Amino acid sequence: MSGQEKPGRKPTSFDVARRAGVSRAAVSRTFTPNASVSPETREKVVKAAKELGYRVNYLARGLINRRSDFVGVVAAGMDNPFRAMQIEQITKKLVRRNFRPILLPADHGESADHVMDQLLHYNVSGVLVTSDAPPTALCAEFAAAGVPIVLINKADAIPAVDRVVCDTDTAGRLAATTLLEAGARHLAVVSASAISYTARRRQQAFLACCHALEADVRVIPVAVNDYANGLAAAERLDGVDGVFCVNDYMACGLIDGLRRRGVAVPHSVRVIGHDDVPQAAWGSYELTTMRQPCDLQADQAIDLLTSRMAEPEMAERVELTPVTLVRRATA
Amino acid sequence: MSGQEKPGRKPTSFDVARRAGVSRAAVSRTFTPNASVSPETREKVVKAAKELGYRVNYLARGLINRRSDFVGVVAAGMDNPFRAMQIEQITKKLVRRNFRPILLPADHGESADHVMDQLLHYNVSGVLVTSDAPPTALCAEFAAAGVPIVLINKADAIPAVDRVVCDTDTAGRLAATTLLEAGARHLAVVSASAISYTARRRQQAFLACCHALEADVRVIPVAVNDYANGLAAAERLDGVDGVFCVNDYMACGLIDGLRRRGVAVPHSVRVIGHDDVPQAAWGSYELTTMRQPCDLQADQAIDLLTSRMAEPEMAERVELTPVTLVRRATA
DNA sequence: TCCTTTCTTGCACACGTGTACAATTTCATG
DNA sequence: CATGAAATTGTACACGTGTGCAAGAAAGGA
Repeated sequence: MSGQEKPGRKPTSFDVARRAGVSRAAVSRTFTPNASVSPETREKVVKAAKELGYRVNYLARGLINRRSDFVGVVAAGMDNPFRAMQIEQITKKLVRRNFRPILLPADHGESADHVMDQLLHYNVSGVLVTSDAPPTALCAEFAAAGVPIVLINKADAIPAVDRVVCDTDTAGRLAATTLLEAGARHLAVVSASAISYTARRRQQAFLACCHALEADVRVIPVAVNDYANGLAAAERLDGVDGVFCVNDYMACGLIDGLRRRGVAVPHSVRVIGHDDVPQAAWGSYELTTMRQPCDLQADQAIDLLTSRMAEPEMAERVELTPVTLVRRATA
Repeated sequence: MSGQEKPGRKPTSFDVARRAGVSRAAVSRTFTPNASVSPETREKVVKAAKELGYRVNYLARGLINRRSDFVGVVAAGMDNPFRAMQIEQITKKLVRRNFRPILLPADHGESADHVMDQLLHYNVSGVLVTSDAPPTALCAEFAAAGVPIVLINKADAIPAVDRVVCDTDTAGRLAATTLLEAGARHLAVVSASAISYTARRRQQAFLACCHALEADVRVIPVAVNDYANGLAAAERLDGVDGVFCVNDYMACGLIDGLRRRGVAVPHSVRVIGHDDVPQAAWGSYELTTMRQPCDLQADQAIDLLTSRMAEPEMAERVELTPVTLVRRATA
């Protein structure tokens, strides 16, 4: 219409300023929180901006602020339904707080390095890591570069790196006592403790509790905490009548494996899982499990992130996510 | 060490140039594909960059190129395992092609507008939409702004908006014939056809095939295609001995509902689903279903995206994703 | 009316990069 | 050696924005 602005280009603050009859600074201030603009000016600017379809270029804003609205979300193992829930909660809450989540799937340990490295090119506001194998060196590099970083359910204690960890002690203890209460006398824990921090910790707490109560218990190690390994583990449970699977995903496999062998659950073998994924409540499983509230956990993680953005020099913190027992049919 | 660069700041191409004893343009060219730099210069620059821990600022690059590496991924209903698979595949493949996926969960129709609108601030390279309710007006606005946009399994035909759609005709036909072959004579389709395009199309194809074969068939409408509605739908199947659920997520609920009522599957009622989610292969379900290859689908979508980035003025295209029958125990 | 205080506004610089253009160097060829 | 072509390099501008600073306007008090 006006023909002033260059044709195939998106309108800039210059275009809006000219149309509104004000300076470009006034436009910038209109769209910057806590900036000083008179109501009349603001109104003129907003009107012109709407007419032109103007949007602030956040790339340019991020350039000058030396900080973008992006938050890296490093995740792996999305076949596990719990991970899917986690990612949904995290991204929803980030968006609600006006961050933009960059989702980085990092399944193969090698690629995790490469992929996380990319984040350093974007001046991200922070990073959330739920991957099982966060490269410690790289995490430290982020922290050193002043990028807030929060690990969820991970082990490594790194200076200036905050963590959110689910209450593994309570989980292990509740699992043991619940199985015993249900009448089990020969317990087992199925766990890939070599690769997963929380699996290792839950296993340790479970064993400690069993020993304290002088209960018979053994460890069934698996390679990965997934359905297939749970299914296979059912073949190795002779003489066991109570099983703690370190996550529900694997517990579903275990139950299916037991049923295939004709073993009655919970009559012959009691099973307890962890996470309370949707499938745990499904009619075919009715799995007794430990609810890990991943919506609360997401809030905790983002709170840690934002508080460190405000005070980068803080000492690192560890936040504990509470677990609660969900009684269903399998124990 | 050198003390030249400002302290607490990340090194810039200036710092690298000074240290390498070259111009800043040489640094830029070193990190720009297809730019002309001599091997010696490149080596000096790379060395200096490594020593300083320099990373190209992609925000600045995106500013001058008028295009960022970001691709918006709008998704909803991540409780459905198929959606989780989809998102995993899409983000993995995007990252592999050097894009950065911005994941935007858009469950409530109202928020989808707001959330997608945000993308226009980032000069994204493109947008992938798997949400059930993509705001048509907004999609058109993206296309008008020259942002490539691809809808996955969505209805609306919009100028310059490409689409990937799973082969609903084959799916519906295969579902009907497979149920009939398995001995079913009184068919039903369970579907929330009001809110989901693919559900509606699959239902139509299923009904058309049934009518062509003069088979008895009825429609069981539900509000949402999820587990809970599948579970409830099992109460409304009197006289039915063959059911097509428009997705596996709901089929799992339906089977659990039938079992709860003591109905034998597949002896009394045959069930067929769609998507081939991991749970369909689980021992408790053994669900016969239609595999929707979401890895291939992701490739198709990204191919459409990149080809339109190269040629923005193309007429809109529709790519068909093939489905294949996976025979298991329920039909 | 005059002075002081508070608000608002515009100018100009900075953020970190890509690239057109011209200047320079390299190199093969006659 | 002369010459033209090709490759490399540096200068300078552009991308679109936030904000310090000083100047001006408005408001309030004596």
